[in-house]
Amino acid sequence: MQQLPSALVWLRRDLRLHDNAALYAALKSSRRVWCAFVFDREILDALPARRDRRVEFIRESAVELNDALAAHGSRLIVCHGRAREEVPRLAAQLGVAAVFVNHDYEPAAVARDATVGRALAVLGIDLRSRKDHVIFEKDEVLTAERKPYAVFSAYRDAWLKRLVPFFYQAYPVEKYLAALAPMSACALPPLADLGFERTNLDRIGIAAGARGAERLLADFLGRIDSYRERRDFPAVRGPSYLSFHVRFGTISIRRLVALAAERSSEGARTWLNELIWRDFFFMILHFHPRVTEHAFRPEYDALAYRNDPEHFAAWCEGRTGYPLVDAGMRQLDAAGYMHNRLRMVTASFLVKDLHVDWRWGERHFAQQLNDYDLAANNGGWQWAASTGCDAQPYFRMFNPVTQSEKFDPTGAYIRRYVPELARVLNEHIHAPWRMSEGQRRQSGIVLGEHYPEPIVDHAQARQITLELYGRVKTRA
DNA sequence: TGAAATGTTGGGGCG
DNA sequence: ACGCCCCAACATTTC
Repeated sequence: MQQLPSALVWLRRDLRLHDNAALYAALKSSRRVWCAFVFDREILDALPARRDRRVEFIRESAVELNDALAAHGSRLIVCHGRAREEVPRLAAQLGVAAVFVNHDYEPAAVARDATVGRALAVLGIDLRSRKDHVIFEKDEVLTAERKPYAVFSAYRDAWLKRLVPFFYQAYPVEKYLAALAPMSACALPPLADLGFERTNLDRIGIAAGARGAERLLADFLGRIDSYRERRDFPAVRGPSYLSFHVRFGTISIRRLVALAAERSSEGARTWLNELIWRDFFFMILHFHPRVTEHAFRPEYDALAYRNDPEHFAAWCEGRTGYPLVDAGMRQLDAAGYMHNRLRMVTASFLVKDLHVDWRWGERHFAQQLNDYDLAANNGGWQWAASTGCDAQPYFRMFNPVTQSEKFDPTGAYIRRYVPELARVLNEHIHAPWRMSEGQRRQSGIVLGEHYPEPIVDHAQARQITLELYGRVKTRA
């Protein structure tokens, strides 16, 4: 590799030193390497509120990164401004020969990186991008006809067939840290300077940074073999809870895939499958950036949604009268997280019971989810709305009561997030409106006062959905 | 990574 | 004893 005098690593959603592709490439090819992070006003200004767990998480992870770099005599350079301007400015100021980044597949990020690349080129500086966020990207897994897959299971088989340890080998960044540029202490902007306030991050037990990720991973490794049996029950500690960290790269995807692939249990296999879904949706977004605005299956852009703002507000605020749905939405509000089973149930409910455009729900999740990721969120919503790639058939509809009985049989999850139903018996907690007058008195519930009546009748809503989607289908 | 509607079967109550 | 009916339980089809 051609030796460069110096380079800058621009960290974005890869807030770690360990097994970081761009950092590794920079360290290996350059004599002096700086690391920087930009709090990008273009992104911050688009956030819905001045309290945002993600901003706080990023800042705390940056503090940890700064400490880790300090241990090697360097520091994290933290800028605050428009990334399009800050990065070229910083690169010029440092006089580096190249800027290293990891590929970001979101259309807006692709456009931003192209702008930065052009600005750098004018300065005679190279922008070099590496694959880091996924195992196989873009066109690395294609059908026999060299076309992108449109069906997940076929994609997964091809993905697994390609997978050899080479693809999840960690980049040995640690061996090359001597190339980090010496730096003296520099201040990280406080949250307030970024225009944000503290959130409940630590109160809900979320630890940022690589150390936070390691703690979750260690805990999950004790449970991974039973992931398959436990993952569907929101009251049970089944999932890894690593999504926040995966989103911001405080842990590397290769690390996780290595752990899953080299374990033979059904639990590990099932979990690996989820990681493959992630690659799948990044791939879809790469080939079909229009999905950010449109249904993957264009004919479904014609769906005549009802889009009742009252219904949408009730859904957002967890007062639909369907306890499991409300519990999910309130967990989202309280913690910025929702169990995956609930993401499917609440998404299905918004689209197929309330007949609200999936994009409304997608936007709400984007604003609320700590682990929000455009590719996965869009893919998940289009799957649930039956408008997507390899989506569930539109007549496959969740019954919010049946789902509740199956996956929260004792109502433990419901009671945690919908405390007004705490005293309702197990047999009624999934559908409290079916209680008799006496039973309502006994559980201290007046429907419509303490807890809402169901805002729609599921059986009726189901018929409407069949009619709504059927209309599209016959036209196509 | 559903659920509802419809069809089939077989055991038991009962005339 | 026998056939009829009811209806769970399970299977299949349909949305």
